[in-house]
Amino acid sequence: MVSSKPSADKQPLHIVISEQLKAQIEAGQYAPGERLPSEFDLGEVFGVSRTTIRRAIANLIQQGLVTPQQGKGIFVNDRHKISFSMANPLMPFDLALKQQGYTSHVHSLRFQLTKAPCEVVQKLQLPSQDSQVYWQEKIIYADASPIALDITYFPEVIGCSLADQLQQGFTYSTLETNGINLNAAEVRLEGIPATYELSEYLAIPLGMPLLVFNYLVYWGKRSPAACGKTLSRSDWTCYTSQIEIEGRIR
Amino acid sequence: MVSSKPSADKQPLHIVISEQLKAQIEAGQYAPGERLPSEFDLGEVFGVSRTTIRRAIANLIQQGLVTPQQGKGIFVNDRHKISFSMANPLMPFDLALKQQGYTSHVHSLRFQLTKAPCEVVQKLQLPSQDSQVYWQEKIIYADASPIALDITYFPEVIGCSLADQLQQGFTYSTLETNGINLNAAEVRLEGIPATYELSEYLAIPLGMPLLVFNYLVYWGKRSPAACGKTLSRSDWTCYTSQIEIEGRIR
DNA sequence: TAGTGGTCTAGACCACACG
DNA sequence: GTGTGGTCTAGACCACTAC
Repeated sequence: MVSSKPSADKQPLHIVISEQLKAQIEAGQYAPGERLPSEFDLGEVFGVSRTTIRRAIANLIQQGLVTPQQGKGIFVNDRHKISFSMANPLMPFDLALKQQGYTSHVHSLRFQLTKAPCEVVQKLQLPSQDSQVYWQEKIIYADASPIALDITYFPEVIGCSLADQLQQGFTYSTLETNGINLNAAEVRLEGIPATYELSEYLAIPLGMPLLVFNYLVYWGKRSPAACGKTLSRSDWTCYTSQIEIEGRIR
Repeated sequence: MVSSKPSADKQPLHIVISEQLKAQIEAGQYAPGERLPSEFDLGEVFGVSRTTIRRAIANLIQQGLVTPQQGKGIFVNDRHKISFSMANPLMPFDLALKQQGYTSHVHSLRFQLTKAPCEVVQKLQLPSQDSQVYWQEKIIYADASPIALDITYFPEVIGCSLADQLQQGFTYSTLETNGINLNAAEVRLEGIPATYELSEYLAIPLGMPLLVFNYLVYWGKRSPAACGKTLSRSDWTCYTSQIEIEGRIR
């Protein structure tokens, strides 16, 4: 039976149960990596049907607290957090990962010449609507976990001359080692829930929060070097910045 | 019956159905604000049980595409996006909202003197572990929608002297108009899924992505003026920044 | 083979909105 | 009252894991 606090009156059962399990997890009653009792057992403990238990578990999954593994059980998640600097937003991803004790590699999903989408035409200051750009999509791994999907568009000259290196390594590092010294950027950070497609790429449940780091980076005398976005698992990543303000805030 | 594409073989029914509905929504077949057919009707259309339809609908809710309203139906969401500048991260929230055509107000949930949590002691450079701080929690509205929960800690002197104004208005504006000119900040942006408690405050489903803007702001000669965090609905908000890099990126 | 989570069904009852 | 979504049940079958 559910231990019914007087205050838990109007809450649905699945919420009462998931909040109770959540409290137990946060109290360390179930340690990270540990297995929860099976759905059947939890059903008996709380005196509800398996469907209701599954609904409660779904709440925990959505909050990023546990991960189910078919045939094995439901496990409490570890906590990671890799921080990327926005004060220097062009800090190479691989360098930031290494500095924080992770091995890293990328898996290229796509690298091809294509007609530039219209917002890319504008951002990269391309001469015509029909201009071609290199379109790259790649998965970024920290240790063995996929933590981000990066989508980048390169001007044709850059993409063509660095094709091999860009497919195998990290974008910023490759550009820098080839004399393309990035010196400015416009960025935007937002959050989105994972679509089904993204959830497959990043091995997370549908709807899990992702951080979207939109970027447009320049080199030399304000020449666009690349634009795109990095969609990263928000349970693994964060962005930091220090700011000094000149004069008064308006 | 589900129209079974040959490629949709191994997908669960609820995914096939939610992806199909998603495509229809994105194609404009169901416009923003429009109502979807009832769960019962959708069940008949796709030839599945109501439970499976509800699972498919849950997928759409988690992706922020629709909102259910008890007794009325399931409605396609509108799209908003309010951007806040990180280049000037201390831009008053209310000013940013007004500039983008929204009316705004705050609802104070809590404003009280309390023993400072230990990370607040450190951030505000308080003299002792037992120091007191003002602890404020408030909801920020854009038009009539709650879009953010702000949690702020103030040093005792600031909180005490500005108690009335801080409870009624926006933090940064109040500080500025009282001669506390903010001139530096350390910030961190991350993303989290809404807990049950947060989902209640912000009127969103459990698990929806929130942007967490952690801040520590200074005034005068590096005196901490406040620290805390703003948890905002990621479907309504984003943060932008322009950056110039001196010298080479390391 | 036994135990686990994943999917799906059929049906019940409740709470809320609207006419 | 009728129709809507919200909750919950009991039970079936499948896929995967481990022994």
